[in-house]
Amino acid sequence: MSGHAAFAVTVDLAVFTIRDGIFSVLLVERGTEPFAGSWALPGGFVEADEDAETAAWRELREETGVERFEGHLEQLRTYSAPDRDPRMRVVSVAHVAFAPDLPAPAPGSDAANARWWAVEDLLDGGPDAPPLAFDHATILADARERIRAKLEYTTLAREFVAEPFTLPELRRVYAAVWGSPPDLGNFRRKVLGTDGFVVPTDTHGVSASGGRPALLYRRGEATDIQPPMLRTAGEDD
Amino acid sequence: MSGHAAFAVTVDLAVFTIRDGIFSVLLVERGTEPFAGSWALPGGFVEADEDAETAAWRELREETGVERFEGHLEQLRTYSAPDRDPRMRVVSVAHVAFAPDLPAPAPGSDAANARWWAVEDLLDGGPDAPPLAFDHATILADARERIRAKLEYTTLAREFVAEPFTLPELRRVYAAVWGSPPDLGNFRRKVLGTDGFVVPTDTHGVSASGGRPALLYRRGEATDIQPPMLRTAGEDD
DNA sequence: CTGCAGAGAGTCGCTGTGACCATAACAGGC
DNA sequence: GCCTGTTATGGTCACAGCGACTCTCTGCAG
Repeated sequence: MSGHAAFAVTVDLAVFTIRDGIFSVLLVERGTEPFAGSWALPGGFVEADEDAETAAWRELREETGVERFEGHLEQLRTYSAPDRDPRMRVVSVAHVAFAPDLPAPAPGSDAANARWWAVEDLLDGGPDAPPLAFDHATILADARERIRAKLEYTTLAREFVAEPFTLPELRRVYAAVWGSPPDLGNFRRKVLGTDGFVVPTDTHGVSASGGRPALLYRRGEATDIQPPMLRTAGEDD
Repeated sequence: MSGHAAFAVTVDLAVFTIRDGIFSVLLVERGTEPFAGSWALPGGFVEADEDAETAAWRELREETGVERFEGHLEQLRTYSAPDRDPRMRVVSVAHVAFAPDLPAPAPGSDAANARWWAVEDLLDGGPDAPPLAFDHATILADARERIRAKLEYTTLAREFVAEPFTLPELRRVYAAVWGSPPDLGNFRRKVLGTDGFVVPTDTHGVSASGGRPALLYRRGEATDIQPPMLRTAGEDD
């Protein structure tokens, strides 16, 4: 151990929500070089007295403008290729966050603009999808896979819906993230059969388009689904 | 983006192997402050021109003395508490590595000594188990849980045995990592029923203690086990 | 009151598993 | 050689969970 290199450490955030049934991620249009004008995941430098997760929560508040963020945030992985930022040696600790139906974001300090994008368009090459700055396309792909997998064996899907919610609403979360909805009956059986996934209320929602009103539920205490709920090939809705 | 803090970035390694049926991890006795004299996970600073994974491979070679490391290495997660190193602001990208029955290690440059320790003793408070430096007990606990989980749904257990290997040898990997062996017959059915987990050879091993010699296998191409092989409560062997 | 749409409840067959038991193939002692 | 202990291998059987359905219930629109 002689000398050692100095690094800048950043956090990058893949903030997901579901807007009108579409699995969406928050991007900011960069106002500064490098990659000025192109779109990127929100993020920023970790400050001297905070750890990565604290920095991620701070950036999340700053970029989304949401004071009390009622959702979930967890570390994804760290990206450290030497040339990933042309300015200097930057190591980024990527995080994944999600919450129910977040509002349109307020542009942050170094972001010229900010908006929600359909994840599928960005990753699977939608027509208007812009290329992402840095290695953010890789980060986004990893983040999507993390979430898809975690829906299988955890109760995390609950964090995408606001309380109280109906089972069909919860099913639409799975449909949006996985790309196709799980079977209606089997989904109900699995969710209701998993102790502590959801707890029923005694009130019903309202029928949006002329069907039977669904019962409302709240989040339960359980954190995993055992055995997991597997994604299947699945037909369209 | 005004000024930003400068960090040192390190990698820490939880290197696992199975020695005489015991799930073991490599620790080094620190020769320098801080924590001089106490035991820690091997690791070191990431250099200016390498990414974290490259640094991890380099440290692995340096610390174990193994030139061609025939095993697996993957990123675990990043630890970034501001006070985790009293000297300065250090962010550590922890990695997990494992390989079949590694030799006794050669002490590295800044390590006074190095040896294998039983993971269970270190984490569940064995009599001679030393406390670990920095936040390495947390890292080790996270690493063990990662490996325990990955044995369930991936074919990673193969990386703990040298080719060719027998099914009982492979089963002892699960026994060592999980703490109790999976049921003998069901284990065989699951492993042999998972296409590409192992491929049989036409030769048999030798009977160590007077039983029927087991058939030898090599690693197959499959990477996941679907559906997963679940850890059960399990009795002793 | 009739038709439609969506929620809710149940059925049937199949797959995979947990918990076993039986047999084959070796080593070593007599 | 023969017997015995030991370990690998190959089965069996009952049960839980799941995929793929069908049927019924409750709202709304005309």
